[in-house]
Amino acid sequence: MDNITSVRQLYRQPEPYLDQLVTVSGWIRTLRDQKQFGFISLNDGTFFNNLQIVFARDSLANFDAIARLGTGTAVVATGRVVATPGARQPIELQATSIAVEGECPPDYPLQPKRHSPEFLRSIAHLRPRTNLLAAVFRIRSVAAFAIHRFFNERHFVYVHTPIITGSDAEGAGQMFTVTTLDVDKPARKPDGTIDFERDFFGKHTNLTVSGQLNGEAFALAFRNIYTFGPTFRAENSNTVKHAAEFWMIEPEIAFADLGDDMRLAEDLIKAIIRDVLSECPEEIAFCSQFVDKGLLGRLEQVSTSDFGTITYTDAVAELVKVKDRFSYPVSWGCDLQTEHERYLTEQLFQKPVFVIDYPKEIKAFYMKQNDDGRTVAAMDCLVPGIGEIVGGSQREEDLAKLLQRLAELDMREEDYSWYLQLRRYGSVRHAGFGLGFERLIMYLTGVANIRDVIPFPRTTGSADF
RNA sequence: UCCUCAAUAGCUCAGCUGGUAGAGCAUGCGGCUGUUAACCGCAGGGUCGUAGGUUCGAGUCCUACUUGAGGAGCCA
Repeated sequence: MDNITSVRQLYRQPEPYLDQLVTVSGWIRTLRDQKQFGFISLNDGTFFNNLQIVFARDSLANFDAIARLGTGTAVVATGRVVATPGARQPIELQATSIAVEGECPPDYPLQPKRHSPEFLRSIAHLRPRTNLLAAVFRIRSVAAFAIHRFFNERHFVYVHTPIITGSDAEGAGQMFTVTTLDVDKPARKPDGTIDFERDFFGKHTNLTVSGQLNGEAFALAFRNIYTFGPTFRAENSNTVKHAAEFWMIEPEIAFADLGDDMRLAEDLIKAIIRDVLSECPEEIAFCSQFVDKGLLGRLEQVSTSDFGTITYTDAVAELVKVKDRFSYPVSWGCDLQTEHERYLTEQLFQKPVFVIDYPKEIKAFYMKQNDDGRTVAAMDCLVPGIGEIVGGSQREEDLAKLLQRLAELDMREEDYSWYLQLRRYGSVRHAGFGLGFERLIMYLTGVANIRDVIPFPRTTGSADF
């Protein structure tokens, strides 16, 4: 492979290659032939744009064989790199030899035309060869690396929290059971219930719905940590922004309050956007042209402007002013509906906005109780087009208050014994949030359906490929 | 889980108040000295999602089911 030149190199730094012989390898996206010459648009996987290969009858022995090739064929081509100023592409390769490495028969499903996202989902193994999915998945990769770089530069410790969890009381929706019991004839107790003591782990276990509680343990040792891994929800939800398997980023910071948490979330999102804009200009340009016309302008604006902040109480007051435009009523104490969130971020602020200090009744038990006795130090970051992209809070570090909250919610203390110990031994104020990685990718690309930003999506009733 | 809509050629779709199917692209063949989702000509390709029902006759109307999509709830 040493003698293969990548299309990325040719586009990014063409000068050393001009008028030189190089060899490239890739897949034919389109082939157009005429009597004496033809053109191949070659994608080699390293770069979004295709390399145009020109081949002529008088300089290519196998001209007729090459001219018959179809979309999808894998070829290795050698030729001279030529600058083509004024043409639609800056350079092209004038081939001296083209060899077929892998044939592609005429029933190849991908055509040089626009396919529906539904059809492409049915051929998830081939769809990364399309412009849209190629853009989405390179952006996904670059964004993931940007996240690691952001935290690494700030000396956060990257923690691998468990995928299989023994606590079935995290309270974030339906969970998938993990078991080696015979599902036809599971071991049962005398009372007829399933005997999980005879299961692999000696207890009932699930796939994780959040790494947060484990993350808190590490934050109280390393101060600043983050997790970045898969998460599973068995909710039977069928929407454009829910999947059964998705990835989540969960930082946790110690000696920090809600304001520190919000600044971290804002800095993180801006850093990701900056990295993607600078490393994936071709992909963003494509998405901005074919997926969402306003994408590029919005990303540039968000990466340079400050996010808004509004308390839940003030937000409800604003929503009540325009309540006639909503189909769900608004009042203090209710959870904000999607339409409410979108009004706040798209109409009122017209940029990302943090909504903070929610009523404690609609938020999780571990959130820091504010002095007013009725709200908690929680924050949701809402972005135009998507809605909630980040949800976080300062955590309750006071053992007595946490115990009291568990009792109010009728939760069992013994299920949280190790978590409660974190408050007994050197407890400090701390905070964190969860960032849904797929929703971030949707925001970065303008793609409307979560199934099109996950390579092989798992959703209700669908786990193909 | 609830509500709504859809299913016709490999893909994207048209097919009116019921009278047994069309286009573009793709594919195959031919043409074209610079194309770029190329263009021009010809050709092949469909038991209209499945199962029932109404009718002389169903792609079209009715029922059920399957699959997909959109919205809601839940959330990331």
